[in-house]
Amino acid sequence: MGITKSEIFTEQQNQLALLAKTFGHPARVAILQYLFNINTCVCGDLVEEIGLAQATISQHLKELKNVGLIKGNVEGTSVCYCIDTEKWTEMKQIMNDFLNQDTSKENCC
Amino acid sequence: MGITKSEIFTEQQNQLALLAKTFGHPARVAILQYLFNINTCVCGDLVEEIGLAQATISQHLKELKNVGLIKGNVEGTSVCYCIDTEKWTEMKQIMNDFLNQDTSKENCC
DNA sequence: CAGATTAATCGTAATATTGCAATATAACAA
DNA sequence: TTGTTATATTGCAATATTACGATTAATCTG
Repeated sequence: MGITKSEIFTEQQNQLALLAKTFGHPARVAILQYLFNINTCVCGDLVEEIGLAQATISQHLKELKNVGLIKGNVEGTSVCYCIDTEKWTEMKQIMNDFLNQDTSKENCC
Repeated sequence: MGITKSEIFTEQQNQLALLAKTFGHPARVAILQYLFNINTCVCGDLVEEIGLAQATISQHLKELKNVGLIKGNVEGTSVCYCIDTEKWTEMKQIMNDFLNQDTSKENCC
């Protein structure tokens, strides 16, 4: 099918999965890391920096924008992208709640 | 294409993406949460707990096992699954390194 | 105005993912 | 052994994702 049965899961589970899926591609990881490392905001040097076609990068940027992790500012012919720090913090909270589950319990295996 | 160009990314980026992708489906999130909440280990009640077919659950469990986040112990006819706490801690470190990037820098947007 | 530059969108191809029914396998119980 | 139970695997069908060339839209430059 390829279609996820979102109805049977909680809103929280779906949201977490959606955020995680965003990091589930190395190109998007690379884009985010680049945006963090570069002080000034970035436009299309991402195409050079990462080795993917312009259309592909644009698509990944769109996905990142869709979940709200980055913002884009039009500046003349180019677009200036940067991390949405507020959203990033919010996302971090959600991820941490999941990651920091108690691992101290007794296990059978 | 549907194929990811892993060659052009660092090992670290690929590894992070792979781990994140594992959380990128609500069923796998639900399975992990269930394994954390239940004190004793779990076999096939996951099929009842989550509302997916047995074959589908089995597939998701396989993926979780592949990345090493869970272990399975055969106990008679049933299999006892549980979190691999060591691997979980290792994964948490990788995720945190990524999530805790410095958001205090000046942004243009 | 006519290029030139930059990024988004469209269309398409190839591959991946999700889900399930059906079947296979393995271990127990009688 | 035969039947039962629990899980894995196989083989699809439907949809999603990734990637790119070509085109479009928008803005700048001369």
